[in-house]
Amino acid sequence: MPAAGAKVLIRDKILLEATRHFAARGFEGTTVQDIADAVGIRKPSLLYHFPSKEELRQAVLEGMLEHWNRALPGLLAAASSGEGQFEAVVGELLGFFTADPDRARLVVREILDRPTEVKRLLATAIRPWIDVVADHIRRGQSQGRIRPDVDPEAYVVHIINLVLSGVATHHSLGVVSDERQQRELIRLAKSGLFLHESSEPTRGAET
Amino acid sequence: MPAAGAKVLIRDKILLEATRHFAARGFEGTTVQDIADAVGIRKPSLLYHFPSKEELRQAVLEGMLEHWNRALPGLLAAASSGEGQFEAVVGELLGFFTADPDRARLVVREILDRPTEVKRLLATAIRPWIDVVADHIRRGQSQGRIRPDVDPEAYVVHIINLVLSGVATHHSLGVVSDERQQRELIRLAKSGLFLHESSEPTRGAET
DNA sequence: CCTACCGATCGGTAGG
DNA sequence: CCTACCGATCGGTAGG
Repeated sequence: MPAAGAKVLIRDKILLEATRHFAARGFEGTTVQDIADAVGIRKPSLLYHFPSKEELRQAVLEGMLEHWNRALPGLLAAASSGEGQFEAVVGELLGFFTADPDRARLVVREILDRPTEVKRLLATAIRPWIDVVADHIRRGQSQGRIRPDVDPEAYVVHIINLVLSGVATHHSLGVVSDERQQRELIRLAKSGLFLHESSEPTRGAET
Repeated sequence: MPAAGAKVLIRDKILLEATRHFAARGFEGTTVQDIADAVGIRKPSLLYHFPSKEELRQAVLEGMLEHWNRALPGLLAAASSGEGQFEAVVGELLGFFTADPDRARLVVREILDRPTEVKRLLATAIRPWIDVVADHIRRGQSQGRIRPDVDPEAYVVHIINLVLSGVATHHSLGVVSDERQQRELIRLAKSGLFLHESSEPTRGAET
């Protein structure tokens, strides 16, 4: 095997183990030694690939941000239809984080550990997408498909929170099965958004 | 300053500052020195009151658990009526954590940092209360007041999650105001639970 | 509640 | 990618 490609592999292995450890024990609760041990190299060798613990954190987070910068535009632009799009976006969100719950735990930890940095990142990189979804909701409201009492921005934040924190804490709680929890999440999100409902025609709910 | 009552006061001040720091930076991210500095004493003096950092963590958590062991029985037993009780329990939950968001952040961190311990605690101390609420929901379902498709246990877990994580992360996100976020949370929780819809006037109508 | 101090471990560097 | 090693800081103790 050519030695040229090996460097990339070890870098990825470091990122993988760093994600695992940061997610499970937090950035402060993880030592560079822990990660080096998990990778199977010495501490100074790890610090050759990532010159500081802080830069390792950044690299781990950038990997996740990259995913969403790629996935979100397509998801939100393509569909454009109400309920189908809703399923697609929430499904993608749930799928991404349940595929590796460490991602959700990492994001929740980052929100708690570095509020100011997250706030800045959110304002520039995530807020625009929240607004796009909120506008979709407002359009649905004027068309009578979506409950008029929904607060679009607040609703979107709650759903993201529900998915993120739900996945992050699920295994620590173990009250109900993954499947029941996810099914109920989608039911809750839908019943709080759409007006029509399968068996309940809402007539004269409001004056 | 009277010396007699001072010992109790300093203990409480240590607990207060420990809560603040553990909530903001995590247990591993906080040093005993940090807390001692905030209190205004030396590190060994703090360690006289709480013989180890670990015992300080336990004391902080016990204070919170005590509150709920006192409050929950009354809340759940007294009311017994559907929607009124729902408002009371969710209101108490929201009120307790919004009164001091550090509490919410502390609990979320504990769930992430110590999954096994939390699981044990949940099974013995919290699970019974979830079951009580779930049974209330099932009774409401058989009476036709509550949506038949609600998964009681999963629903309760989601609502707790929504309150806890919502409060814990709110100031780090700053997307919408506290008030809008809380109002939408209650709307979302209600619309996902009850069949009839609004028996009370919706104040502050927009449009 | 303090000063003085401990061994262990932290993130990181030198130098090959 | 390694061995050897650094100053700083960690939680905690001794002893008053």
